[in-house]
Amino acid sequence: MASANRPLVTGFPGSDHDHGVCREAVLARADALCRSRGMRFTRLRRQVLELIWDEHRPVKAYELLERLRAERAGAAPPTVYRTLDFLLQEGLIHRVESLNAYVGCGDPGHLHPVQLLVCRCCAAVAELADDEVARLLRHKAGRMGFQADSAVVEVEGVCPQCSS
Amino acid sequence: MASANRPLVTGFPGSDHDHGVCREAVLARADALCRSRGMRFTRLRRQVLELIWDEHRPVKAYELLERLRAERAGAAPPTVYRTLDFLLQEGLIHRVESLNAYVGCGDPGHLHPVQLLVCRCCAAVAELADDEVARLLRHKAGRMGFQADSAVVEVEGVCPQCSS
DNA sequence: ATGGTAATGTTATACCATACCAAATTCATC
DNA sequence: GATGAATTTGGTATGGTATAACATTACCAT
Ligand SMILES: [Zn+2]
Ligand SMILES: [Zn+2]
Ligand SMILES: [Zn+2]
Ligand SMILES: [Zn+2]
Repeated sequence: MASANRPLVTGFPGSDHDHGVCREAVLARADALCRSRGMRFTRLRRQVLELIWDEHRPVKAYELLERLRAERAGAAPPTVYRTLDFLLQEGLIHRVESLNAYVGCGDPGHLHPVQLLVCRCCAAVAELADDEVARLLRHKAGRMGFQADSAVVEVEGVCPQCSS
Repeated sequence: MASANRPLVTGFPGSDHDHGVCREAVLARADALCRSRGMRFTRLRRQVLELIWDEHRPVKAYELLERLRAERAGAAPPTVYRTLDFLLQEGLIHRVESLNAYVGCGDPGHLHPVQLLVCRCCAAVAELADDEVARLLRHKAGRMGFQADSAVVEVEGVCPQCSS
């Protein structure tokens, strides 16, 4: 079982990536995190997070809705969006602004700057979570008199799998 | 008249900012740029760019549509979106992903990385256009085997006016 | 004038997200 | 175990963002 203090998934999943294991680890961590914060990791929330991790790729809200309906007939847009809001709040997923989509966080529980690498071939996403980038951005913003709170950073390009 | 080789608007407009002058300068530059590239800076395209620069702030497409209808009764969503696409293509405006809005480029004609500083109080936007940030991001991405092409960088925080 | 290309008009529709109120579930307290 | 407050979920409606598809017009070169 994965340590609670180590990132679970970083970088692009290679050929050796066992996504079944990855998925279970991330769900177990989510459960533990919610418990420790006194939040409820309900059946619905688990179902949605499972669906998001089904493919290790960003998922759109309505795609999620469609798949959720297999398990929950009455699901409607608010069902999904409310749950996404919860998962975002708890840092279990990230929103990809440039795709209007949502992706599982590979390192939930650790506060980290979010910089996403989005492959324009296969749509795979990896997280940089780089403090140096965050610091530089904050510094440069500060030089313009701007007090930076947070940042949306999404790099578009080609992932290792697709470039080979 | 502004030189064609100098950025027109950088940073947040201060109290000394004469936006009438700013607006005219940016429109004249747009006209010259389109001419030099063999593109047509039509009446519609000028109208839309004027509307975008009316407030030196990001504008939403449907807000733009509403205002455009004062001058062009039959305007519909495609009228606006097509024109926005053109202006984006020519580098005359930038899209703000985190707001679903569009903002005039303060330095059209110079290819530059786009990093936007978005004030969460007054919604004012400034451009960093910082090569060092772009390089660092590209470098860090490269270390994960990712070949970076472009990036969406939007910093949220408080602008100088609002923090004082 | 004529024909080709680019731009705009027009209608319809797809896609993304939230407001609002009702019903059910959970949890602490009695 | 019953009671009531608070959270979560159900369900309907609507608002907001963006594009598809095709008709028409304006522009430009021959
Ligand atoms: Zn995985
Ligand atoms: Zn993360
Ligand atoms: Zn101005
Ligand atoms: Zn710019």
